[in-house]
Amino acid sequence: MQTTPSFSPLYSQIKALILRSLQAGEWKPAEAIPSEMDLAVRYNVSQGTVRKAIDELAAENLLIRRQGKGTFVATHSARQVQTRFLRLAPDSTGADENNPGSDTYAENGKNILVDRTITTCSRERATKDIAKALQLKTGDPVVYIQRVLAYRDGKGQSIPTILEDIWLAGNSFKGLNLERLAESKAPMYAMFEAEFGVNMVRASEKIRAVNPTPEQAKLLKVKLDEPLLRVERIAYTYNDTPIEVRTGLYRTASRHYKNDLQ
Amino acid sequence: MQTTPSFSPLYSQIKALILRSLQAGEWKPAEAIPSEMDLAVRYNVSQGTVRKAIDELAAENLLIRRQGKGTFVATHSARQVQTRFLRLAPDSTGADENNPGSDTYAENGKNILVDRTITTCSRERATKDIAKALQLKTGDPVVYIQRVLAYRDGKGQSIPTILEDIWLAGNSFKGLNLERLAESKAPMYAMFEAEFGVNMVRASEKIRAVNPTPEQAKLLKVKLDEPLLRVERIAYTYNDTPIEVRTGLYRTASRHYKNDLQ
DNA sequence: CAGTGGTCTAGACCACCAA
DNA sequence: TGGTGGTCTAGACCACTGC
Repeated sequence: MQTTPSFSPLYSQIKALILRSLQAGEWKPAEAIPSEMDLAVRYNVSQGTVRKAIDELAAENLLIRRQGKGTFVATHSARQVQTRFLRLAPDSTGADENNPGSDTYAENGKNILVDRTITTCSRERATKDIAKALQLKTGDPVVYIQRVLAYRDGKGQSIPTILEDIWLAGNSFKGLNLERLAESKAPMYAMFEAEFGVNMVRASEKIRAVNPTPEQAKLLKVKLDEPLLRVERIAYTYNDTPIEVRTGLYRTASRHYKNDLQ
Repeated sequence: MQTTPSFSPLYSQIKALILRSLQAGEWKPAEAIPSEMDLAVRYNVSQGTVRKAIDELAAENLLIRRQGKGTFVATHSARQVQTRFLRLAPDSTGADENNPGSDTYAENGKNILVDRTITTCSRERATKDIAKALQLKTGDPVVYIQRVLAYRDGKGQSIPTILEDIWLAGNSFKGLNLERLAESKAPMYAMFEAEFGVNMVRASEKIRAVNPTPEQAKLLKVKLDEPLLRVERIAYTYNDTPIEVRTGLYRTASRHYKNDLQ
C-alpha cells in the first residue's frame, strides 16, 4: 500500500482501488459493496481510512451510503435520481412543486406524464467534432439518436418540449438499435446501465439561447422565432471517459433550467 | 454541549456555533478563524469533531482551508473566485481557455477586459414579486440597480454582453447609491462584503431563453429577434437569508453558460 | 439481536508554511 | 523551528435496519 509518486495519501490510493473495482464491474449499480470493515481487511488499512475513501466517492455520487444497510453503487434506476442530469423543471404552478421528478416517469405504464418519441436511431461514423468530444478518431463508429420528449399539461395535452440529438461511442453500445430503444420504458441512462453496463457518472453542459432550424421547429412544433435553450452536454463514465454527446433544445415557456450555485 | 432535539451530532452543533460567529461578524471575510485546537478547547470537544464541522463549512465554500497557514473566511475579493456566481464563459477560442476569470477584472486599473456601466441606481419599494423573493413585505425598501457589462474582444472592441436588473434588500444596504457604486472598481459582491458586511454565500438560478424588450435591446445593442439567456438569480447570505434578486440577460453568441453536473 | 454505517475521542506522525 | 492543517490508527459507543 505504498509506491507514492511525490505524495498520495493512503485513503486516496484506496479510493482509486475501489474505483477500479467499480469500473471493472466487480460491484454493479444498485448492489451493495463490502462493508467498511471488510474493505479495511482487504486493503489492510484501518476502517477510518476506508471510510474517508468512501466519503469522497459518496460526495461524487458514485456511491450511496445508507445507515444500517450498507454502501451501494449509484444507479440511474432509483426513482429519486431518474432525472439526475435533466435540469429542466416545471415553473412552480403550485401543482407538484415539492415533488421533484414526479412529472417524468410514472410507477406503472399507465399514468405516464412524458411521451418519448424516437425519430432516428442509426449507426454512423463520427464527424470531427463528435470524435473530438468523445476522444475518438474521425470516422469511428457512433450511434446517433434523435428523440422528442413531450410533457402532459394539466389537461392531458401532450406538449413537445425537448428535442435531443445524441451521439454515443459505438463500441460501448453494440447491439443498440431502434427496437431496443423503443421497447425500453426506463429512462435512457437507466437502460444504458442495465443493458450495456455503461454508468453515467458526471456531465458538463454548455448553454446558449438560439432559434430553431426549420427542421427542429417542425419536430418541436414551435415557430421559427421562438427562443430556445440549447444545451450541449458531454457525459462521462468512470475515469472521466466521455461516452455521450447530447445536444438538447428546450422550450422554456412553462419550464426553466434550474441551477444552484455554491 | 447537548440539548439535543431528537438527535443532532456534536460536530453539527459545533458547525452551527461557528456559523453563528461568522454571521455575527466575529471573523471577517479573508480573515483566519482560530486554529482547530483552539476551537476544540473553546467548545470543549476533540479536534476531530471541530475538524468535521469545518470540513462541512469548507465543502459549502463558507471557509477555505490552507494547509500550514490556517482556515479562512471565504471572500469574493480573492482573485480566483471573483466570478464565483457568474457562469458565463467565453467559447474556447484557444486564447485563455485554461485561465478562468482572466477576462473579467485585471490586476491594475489599466488592462480591464470588462466595462461596467451603471444605468440606474435608485431606492424603491418592493413589488409583490420582489418582496416575496426577498422575504419582505410589499412596499418594503429596496435598492434597484441596472447595469450593462461589456467585454473587450480580441481587437479591443467593447461588446455589451450582459444586462442586469438587481434588487437588494434595502435595510442591509443603507447608504448605497450611484456614486459609491460607480467608484468601486471591485466586483459587486466583493464591494458588498467590504462596505456593507454582506457576504453572498449561495444562490439559485432559473434560466430561460427569451427575446429582449425594445428597451433591453437598446441597452445591449442587439436586434429584437436575438435569442438571449434570461437568468433569474436569488442570492443568499448566511442562514439562507435571501438578500438579492438579480435578473441577467446574457448574449450567447460567443459565450456560453457553463454547468457541471454530478 | 447482529450487522451496518455514523460519531467521538486521543494520540502519533506527516506535509506545508512562515519567520 | 513552531504552528497549522492533513493523515492514520485503534477503540468505544451510538443510531438505524432487518431478521
